[in-house]
Amino acid sequence: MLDERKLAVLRAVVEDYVSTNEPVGSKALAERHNLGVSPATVRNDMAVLEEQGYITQPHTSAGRVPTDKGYRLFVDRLSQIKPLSAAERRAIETFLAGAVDLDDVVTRTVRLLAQLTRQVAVVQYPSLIRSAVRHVELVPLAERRIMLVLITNTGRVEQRVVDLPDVVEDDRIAHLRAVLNACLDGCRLSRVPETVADLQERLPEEDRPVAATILSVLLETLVDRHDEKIVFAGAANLAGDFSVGLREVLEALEEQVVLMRLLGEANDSAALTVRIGSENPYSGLRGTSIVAAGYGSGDNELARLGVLGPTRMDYPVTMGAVRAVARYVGQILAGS
Amino acid sequence: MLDERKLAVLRAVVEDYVSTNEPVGSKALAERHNLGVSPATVRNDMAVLEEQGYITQPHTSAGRVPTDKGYRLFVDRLSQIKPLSAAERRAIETFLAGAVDLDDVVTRTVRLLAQLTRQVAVVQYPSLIRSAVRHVELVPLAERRIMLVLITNTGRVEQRVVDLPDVVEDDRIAHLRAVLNACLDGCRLSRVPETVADLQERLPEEDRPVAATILSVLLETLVDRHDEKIVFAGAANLAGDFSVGLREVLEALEEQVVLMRLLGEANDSAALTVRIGSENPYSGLRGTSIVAAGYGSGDNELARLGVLGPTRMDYPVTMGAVRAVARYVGQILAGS
DNA sequence: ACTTGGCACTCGGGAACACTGAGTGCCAGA
DNA sequence: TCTGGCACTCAGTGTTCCCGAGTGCCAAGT
Repeated sequence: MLDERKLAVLRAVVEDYVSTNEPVGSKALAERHNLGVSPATVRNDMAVLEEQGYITQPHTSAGRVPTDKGYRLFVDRLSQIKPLSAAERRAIETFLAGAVDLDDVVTRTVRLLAQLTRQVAVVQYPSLIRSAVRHVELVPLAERRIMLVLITNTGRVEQRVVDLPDVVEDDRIAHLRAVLNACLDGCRLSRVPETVADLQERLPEEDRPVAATILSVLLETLVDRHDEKIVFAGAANLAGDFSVGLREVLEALEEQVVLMRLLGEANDSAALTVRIGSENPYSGLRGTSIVAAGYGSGDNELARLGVLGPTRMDYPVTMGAVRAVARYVGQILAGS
Repeated sequence: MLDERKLAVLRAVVEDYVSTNEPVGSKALAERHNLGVSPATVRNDMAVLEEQGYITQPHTSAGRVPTDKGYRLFVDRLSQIKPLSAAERRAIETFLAGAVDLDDVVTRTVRLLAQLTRQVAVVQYPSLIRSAVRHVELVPLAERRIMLVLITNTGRVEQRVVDLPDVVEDDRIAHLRAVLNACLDGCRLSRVPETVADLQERLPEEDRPVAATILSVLLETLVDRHDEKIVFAGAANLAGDFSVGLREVLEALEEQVVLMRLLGEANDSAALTVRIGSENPYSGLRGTSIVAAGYGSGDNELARLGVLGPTRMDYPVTMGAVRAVARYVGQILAGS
């Protein structure tokens, strides 16, 4: 149905359009990519490609522009992910290695990605639910008030102030802390609810009300944060590009929920996901594409990151950058 | 030099221009604001105001537009801060009261402010340096690695991983923690360096190397974070307004350092600060104004927050919103 | 001395218009 | 199946023209 040359034409159209941002005509195309055929032939091929919905013309007597379907084919079959240069890799590595805590890792990552791709970068904080408890801390603040601090093996720290039903002496708190840690240390967060239920029963009668309060806050913390935190950077890269509805995109970026879905709803693997234009779930983003990947330490995916840009983006380069950054972040998180 | 009526004309020009976004002419002005004089008179006054630099015309045969100097006079002498409605106040209060931790307070605040003013809101995290230590926690992670967690009375939590020079048993860590807390609890962060120096000398010989490592990280944490974290929201409100250089503004917003200076370099009081157009220190923001205020729990200012919008903004309303939000955030922080 | 109506002047912006040129579709010939 | 040739289309640009909002200035009125 689409012979080799027609695919080459499509590839050429995409590449030229991406680099010039102008509809590409048969003549220019035949010249720049030495296809070995005349413009007239290219025109015929283009007519076919248009009929099949891979390209379109903004108006009669203009060049052709790829459609979402055209980009899709390009990404799936006509292009190869372009690896970063050695220099870029080194720069990434040293930049990320300088991070002092989780917040810093995420902030640096999102900026890095934005700068690297010259687009909007989006990074989700590592999910709590897939990580494990490293430590639980109870800090007395006042007679009937303590602070609960939860530290995970991904370096994340959650804190909550807890108002207690009774006055509790410090050493009972200390004891409770010891018990909690004995039970929960190393426990996968997804398993915490069961473990906690067990624990509850094994406590002495007198400690139960206090423990119940604390534990309910602990559980709440886990559930609450199921809607994960997401940050973005590089919005300035959108300015000056009128092919996207700027206002709508900015609005979407500030909606955690939308962003969440964009990155891919807990996708199967850590593989690269590309959503092109109308393929993505939010109508305000009809003119934009998202390239995302999962990242994690070791084999389990912790969260996702990606970039968002006009559908007319350089997919091979962008995909290369996203993949590379995802890998490095994974390494950094594993090492800390 | 400027009689009463000329001031009234200036006020009218500002108000009309803000609400219509179009240069305002003498006729329309004389009609809408019942000044009791004819357009011709208004013209004369306008000519004077223009000569003095308070207003200007984009081109001959167009109406007048306020200059930065004109807005300045308007803000200083011709307008009153407009308080929020009771309904708005209540909405703010309940919205902010729902926050669960410091992060949440800040996030909610910045969104609230953006929505309230329909502009870009900017909020600085409460400064570490003016708060006090509530608790220091040392959590063993591995044989030669611990996590240092610092909790302040403003609810902020800082954490750092520390690599130790020696293997240290858990109970020596526990002891160190106890000593640290005894010394530092309630200590103003600005005093921590001295206190730590003292402490160092009173420790048993054997603990010194380990303690030194930990304490140096602790100090570093305080210093490092002297460049404070700042977040913004509502960038979408900028879209569609071409009077500001969108790209430049977005770039400025992503530069912590620039934002920092915009909010006012540790200004004297918690009073409202207004920076109009070219008054502000960054050339990319020539078309924008910043309304900022300090906020804090009790009497000491912890940090600043504000909004950024086109110079052509509704100053009375914006100032009212910023002032109100600053107050409420202060209250919330004091209460938690 | 200030205010007012009148009047000539300026100039941005919109409508009408023609022109140019890139790009197309189609056809006949190789 | 490819190619050159040719007529056609139409977005974008430049030109011209005109309208009207708004101004500045002046002379007359209070």
